Amino acid sequence: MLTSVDPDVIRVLGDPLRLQIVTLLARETLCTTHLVEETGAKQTNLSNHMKVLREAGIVETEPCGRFTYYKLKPEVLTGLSEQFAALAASARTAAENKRACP
Amino acid sequence: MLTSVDPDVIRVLGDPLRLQIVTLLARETLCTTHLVEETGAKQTNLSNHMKVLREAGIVETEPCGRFTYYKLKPEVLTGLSEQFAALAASARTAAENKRACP
DNA sequence: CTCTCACATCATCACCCGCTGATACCAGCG
DNA sequence: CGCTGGTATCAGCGGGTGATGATGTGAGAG
Repeated sequence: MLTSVDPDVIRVLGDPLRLQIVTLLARETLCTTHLVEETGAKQTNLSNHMKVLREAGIVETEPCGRFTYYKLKPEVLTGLSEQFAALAASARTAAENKRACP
Repeated sequence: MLTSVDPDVIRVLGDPLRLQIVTLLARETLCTTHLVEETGAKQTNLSNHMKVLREAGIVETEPCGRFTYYKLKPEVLTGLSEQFAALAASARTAAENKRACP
């Protein structure tokens, strides 16, 4: 299908807290404790969101002793970027493709 | 802040129906009747989503007699693409920036 | 071994949000 | 003018989802 963005990833990123998490993880690899400090959310809430992000394939987990580190999968973000770029390119030429009034 | 994606736009695009609308509008400029045919949703439902998309600055309206045409604003999609690209670039170098266990 | 800490899972609740039906509005056409 | 068709707005309902508390698990420290 032409220039269709994956709805699941977008929906997952649509949550403000999850987007904040992704933004934080784009800067450095962090574990749950750090994320609790940075976001101010409860640990159990964070764990829920991390599960969602994990199942969406946006982050990877890396156990380190008692801690669990999370890091982003850059290829997902790259894919999103390309899909939006394709949409934008298509949209630029779509202005003239005006379907006739029925 | 560094490489922060606009949460509002993402949240708006997080809805599957709205994402479908955006995908359709990326191909051609359409009016509400066309969107009703394409998506199968009710007219009032579509109108609600179009209002959301309009207020988020993602689409523009262009009245044409009794019809209302919607077209995408490509710069919004371009901005998204760039922001995700920046996030991805940052994420690629973030793997080594591992904050120490507390 | 036991205790503590980091993290995950489960169950529950409340609230937001998308869907729907009714209705109002506006533009063309007779 | 009134009538018809296209579109927007409004009120209300119901389900999905994010937040919270209690609890389970597993790894290290003592």
